[in-house]
Amino acid sequence: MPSLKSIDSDQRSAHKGQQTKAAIVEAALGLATQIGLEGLSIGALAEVAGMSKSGVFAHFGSREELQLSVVRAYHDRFEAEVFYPAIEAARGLPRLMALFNNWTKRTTTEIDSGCLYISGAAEFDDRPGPVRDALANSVNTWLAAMLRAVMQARDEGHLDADIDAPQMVFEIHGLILALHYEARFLKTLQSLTHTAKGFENILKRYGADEALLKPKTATLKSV
Amino acid sequence: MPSLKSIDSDQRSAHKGQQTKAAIVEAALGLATQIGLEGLSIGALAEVAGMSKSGVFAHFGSREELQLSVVRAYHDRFEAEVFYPAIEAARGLPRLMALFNNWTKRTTTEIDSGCLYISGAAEFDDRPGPVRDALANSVNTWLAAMLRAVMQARDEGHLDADIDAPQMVFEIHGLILALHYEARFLKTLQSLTHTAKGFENILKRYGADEALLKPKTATLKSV
DNA sequence: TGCAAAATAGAACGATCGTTCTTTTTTATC
DNA sequence: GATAAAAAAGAACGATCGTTCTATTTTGCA
Repeated sequence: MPSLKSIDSDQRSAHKGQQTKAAIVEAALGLATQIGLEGLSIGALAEVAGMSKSGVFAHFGSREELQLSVVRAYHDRFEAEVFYPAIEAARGLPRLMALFNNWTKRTTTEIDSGCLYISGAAEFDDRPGPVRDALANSVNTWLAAMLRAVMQARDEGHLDADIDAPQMVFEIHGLILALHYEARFLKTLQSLTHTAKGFENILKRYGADEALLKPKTATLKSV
Repeated sequence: MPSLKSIDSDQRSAHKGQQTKAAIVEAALGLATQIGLEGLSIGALAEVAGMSKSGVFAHFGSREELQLSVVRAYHDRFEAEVFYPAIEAARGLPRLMALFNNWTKRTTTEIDSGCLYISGAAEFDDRPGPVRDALANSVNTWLAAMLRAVMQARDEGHLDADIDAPQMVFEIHGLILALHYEARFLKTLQSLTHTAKGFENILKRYGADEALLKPKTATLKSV
């Protein structure tokens, strides 16, 4: 019973193969965030997807291509969940705060599911190849976006004029990494509070407007 | 030609088995820091150690016991390299700075070799068992030592009296994690500078004595 | 120096891995 | 509805995994 093309769920007017491939990648993403990109096996994935090993394999041609698909999917999801919503916040400090809040929120969610950028970094530390490159590119893209946000906040006069922007991004990145590490691995309960307080400390140190710092919902649109 | 017992290299008056076991653990530590505890295979280890698979295996009885031995060895080394040398620095801010400097120094070295506490955390995130417990215990022990150092620095009047000590440790931990991540995975060159500057920022924010902050070599003994 | 014990080697096991090949089923189009 | 193409399944491969068993070598002590 072929319904109207337009109400296809994910892949508009796609052939069957592309639809199931999308479903497989979805399942693979779930597995990879839990047990890592290296732990992701085609056999286990096939079982989760309710398919045969060779059926899954045929969509990618190699395990590496499967891993790359997962990284790309994670990139897209991260962008959609963290980056784009924050762009609607006003340029400058509000947007920077929105980016950080979304990042924190996502990381908090990932306390259960795991973060591919962190587990992937540990796995592909010194394992050169396309997967490592894809991971590093994604992370660098994101960190560059954060850097831009910081510089814009500075240019808008929301932060001190003489700040070291990369330094600030580095410190913010550290907060997120500590949140993930202590909350997910050590199960430390105060991690989220520490992260929020840490960000507040950083903002103050870099001269954030006290006025703009207060409102909890800084994500209000105001082009 | 059995020499004097006292000059045995590692294991004093040990039987052959214990010596070779120590050598195997040494090799395993090298492998595990590079490719992770999960990537550590007995076959690869045997090849590195110049032994047979079963010969290596017999010393541990299971792969898990091998992993535990590696974690214990890493713990000891970390303690010897980071913790104990810093204890010789004067209680308070000097000791805290020494601890951080040693930690940074070790992490910098590990840009090539990898840090077991970080890769291990990613691997054993949600994989309960003795290996995870051993890792978490070691890390918690170390973070507790840092916390003690912070509180002592506060009590000595080197930091503000009303500081949130766990919060400060969290922020410091974040710096180390960011250093490892950005230097080892992203190959960012300024990471070490960012870490040092970040620590300076934290110290200032928590009210560190400007006087005690200057000297580069704060590790001078002074019971 | 001889001898029991400890240490190491060697071979083989079942399982799982990624991958290839062939066969069957399902899909899309005329 | 027939037909060619696309998708999925099934079986098998060589390799490696952790582990077990037995045989061989090496060690420490009388």
